[in-house]
This record gives sequence, structure tokens and C-alpha cells, in this order.
Amino acid sequence: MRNSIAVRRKQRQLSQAEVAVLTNVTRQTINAIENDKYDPSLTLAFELAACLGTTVDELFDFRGKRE
Amino acid sequence: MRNSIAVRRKQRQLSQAEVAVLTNVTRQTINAIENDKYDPSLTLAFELAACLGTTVDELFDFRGKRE
DNA sequence: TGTGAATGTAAAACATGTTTGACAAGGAGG
DNA sequence: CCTCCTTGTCAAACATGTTTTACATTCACA
Repeated sequence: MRNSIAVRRKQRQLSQAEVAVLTNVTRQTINAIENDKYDPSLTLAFELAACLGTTVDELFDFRGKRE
Repeated sequence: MRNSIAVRRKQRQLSQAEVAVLTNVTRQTINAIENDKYDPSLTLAFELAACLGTTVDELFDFRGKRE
């Protein structure tokens, strides 16, 4: 699922590694999610939203997603 | 993570089985999530919110959750 | 009574998310 | 040039979410 993590992260001048620490996951996890390798867990989604000063609904772009 | 799925589901007079069909998962999955056995995936969280006419942020009760 | 609808639960298999450790490449600045 | 920081990536192990099959309980109601 697409998201605006990279954009918002850069606006706040944070590295992937810093966001990782703030959200209690590894840098690889943040990198994978920014590059759409997989979706975060619901908990991580909430932590990311909090960390980037937004909401889950705004941070992630859910499109009915019929594949 | 706590949520208001059961309440909102009943307001709409839907059974767990009906919500399951609407969100493309099994009845057991809906039951487990309502009873806090585990958290849904981010995708399922969005589908549940859509199905129940609300948002992910309103449907789930995220509390910084330090355990 | 008894039948069907709704819910709770459980184990095994399977799918997806996360960590660990490691390596490569680009840019900024000494 | 050298070094550090940042980002991308990969494979194996591990953790969590989901399905399948199956059974038990309760409630409403014929």
C-alpha cells in the first residue's frame, strides 16, 4: 500500500534510521515500507503516524485494493 | 489493540460472518480481532473501517502501547 | 423439543511482517 | 583521497496474522 512516509520524514529532516528508533523497529523495516515491499503492522502504522505528526488514514493510501 | 468493531457492527445489524464476507476474511478472523486475540493487518483494518463507515484512527484505540 | 443462526474456541498449516548481519553504492565534506 | 552518513538490498531465522476444519454453547423460535 502506498504511503507518504518518505516525504513527511524528509520534511522533518529525519533519516530512516532515526524514524526506526522512534518507532521501535529496524532501519530495514522502514526502508522496506517506504519502498512498498510490504505493509507495516497496524501497530507500526500507528507509531509511524504519531512519529510523523499525522494519522494512519492520512499517511497511508488505501484504495479498495482489488488485485 | 482495542477496537469498536463489535459495537459498530451491531449498530449496523451485521453478524461476524457478514462482516467477514464484506472484508474478504473468515469469520474466525473477525471473531479473533473483536476479542483482541491479535491485531488485523493494515489492509484489513482499512477494509473494516470502510465496511463500518468509519476511519482506522477512530475504529482502533492506539495507546502508545509500551508493554 | 429441536432446528437454525450466531458466537467462542482450538490446532495445524500457511502467508506475511520483522530482525539480524552483512555488503554495496552515492553524496558531502575533511 | 578518505571517511562518514544515508540509502538499497539480500538471505535466513523468527514472530505474527489468516485459513481450514471442526466442535461446543447459547439464544430465538417453530
